[in-house]
Amino acid sequence: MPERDRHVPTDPLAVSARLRSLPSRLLGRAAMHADRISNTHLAAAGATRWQYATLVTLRDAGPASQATLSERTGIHRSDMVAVLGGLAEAGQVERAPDPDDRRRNIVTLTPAGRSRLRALDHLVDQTQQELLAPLTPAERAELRRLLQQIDDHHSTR
Amino acid sequence: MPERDRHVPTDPLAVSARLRSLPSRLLGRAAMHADRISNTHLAAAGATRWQYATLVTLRDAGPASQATLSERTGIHRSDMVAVLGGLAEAGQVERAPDPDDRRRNIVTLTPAGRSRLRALDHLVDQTQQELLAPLTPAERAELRRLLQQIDDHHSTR
DNA sequence: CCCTAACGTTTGTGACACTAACGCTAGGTC
DNA sequence: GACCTAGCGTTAGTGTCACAAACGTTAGGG
Repeated sequence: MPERDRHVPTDPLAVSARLRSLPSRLLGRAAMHADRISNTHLAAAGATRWQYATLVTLRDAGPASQATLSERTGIHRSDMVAVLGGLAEAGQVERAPDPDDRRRNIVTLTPAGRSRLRALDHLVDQTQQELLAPLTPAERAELRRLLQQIDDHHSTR
Repeated sequence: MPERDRHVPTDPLAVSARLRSLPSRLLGRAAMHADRISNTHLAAAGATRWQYATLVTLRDAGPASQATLSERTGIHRSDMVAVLGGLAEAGQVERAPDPDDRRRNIVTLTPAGRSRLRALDHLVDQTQQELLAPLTPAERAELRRLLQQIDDHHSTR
C-alpha cells in the first residue's frame, strides 16, 4: 500500500532561495561564523576581540588617549573603559594621566603587552585561515576588497 | 612662531593596516551596516528581520511546524515563539494544532500575510540596493557567491 | 508500561553597539 | 575674575541577536 502523504513531509532543508541569496542575510551569517571562530580561539587564550584590536592599534599607531583609541578601533568609548581596565590589570598596558591635559589618559603598550600581542597575532591569523578555508587566495583578496568598499562607503558618511 | 608639536597630534584616523584588512573584522563591520540599514527600514514598516524571514519561508516552502520553520530560517526555536506570536496577532499567520501530532503547531500564511509580504519584499530589495551601492552588478554576484561558500562550509558541519 | 525523544514555551545569558548622564578639566568670551 | 561651552573618562542602562537550560505535553518503540 502506497504511503499516503500526510503532513507532506516538508523537507526541513528546504530553505527559501530568496532568503538564501539575500546579501544582508549572507553577511550576517558569515559574520556570525567569524565571530564564533575568533571568539572561541581568543577566549582559549584568555583574550577578547576588543582587547586584541586595542593592542594592535597601540602598536601600529602608537600611544594615544582613550578617546583616540575609540575612534581608531571603532570600540565605543564607554566600552573602552573595561577593555583598558582588563589590559592594565594584566600589565599589558599603562594608563597615565596626560600632564598637558588632565582630562586625558595616555595609554601605552608595555613590553608584556607587546609580547602578548605577538602570540595573539599568530592566533588571529589561524582564525582567518579557518574562516576562509573554502576560498582560494585570489578569492580571499577579492572578498577583502569588496567588504572594504562596503565598509568605507557606509562609514565615511 | 611655528607650532611646537606637543602631544604629537596623533591623527585619530590612523587605523592599523592590519586591523583594517582582517577579514573577520571586515565581515563584522559590513554585517553591522547591513543590520542597521535593514533594521531601520523594516522598523519603519513595523516589521523585524525575523518576521520577514519567517514570512518568506512560509511562502516559498509552504506551511510547516515551528520546529521546521526554525531549521529553515535559522531562527532559534525559543525565539520563534515571539516571532509567530507577533505575526499571529497581526493576522498574517495562523497557528493551528496538527491533528496528526498534537505536539506540533502547523503555521500557515494568511492572505493578509501574503500581501504584507509583498510590501516587505519591495522594501527589502531597496535595503540591498542601499547596502551594495558601491559595487557593480558583477561584484555583487561575486560577493554573494563568496559569502555563500563561507556560510555553507561552516554550516554543514 | 516504561523509556526516549521531539515539540512549544519560558526564562535567562553573553556579546555587541549604543545612549544618557555625571564629575572633571580646558579654553575661550564677557 | 566669572561664565559658558565642549571634550574627557566613567557608570548605568537599552535593544538586538544567538543561544542554553529546563519544563510540561505528546509520540512512539521496546
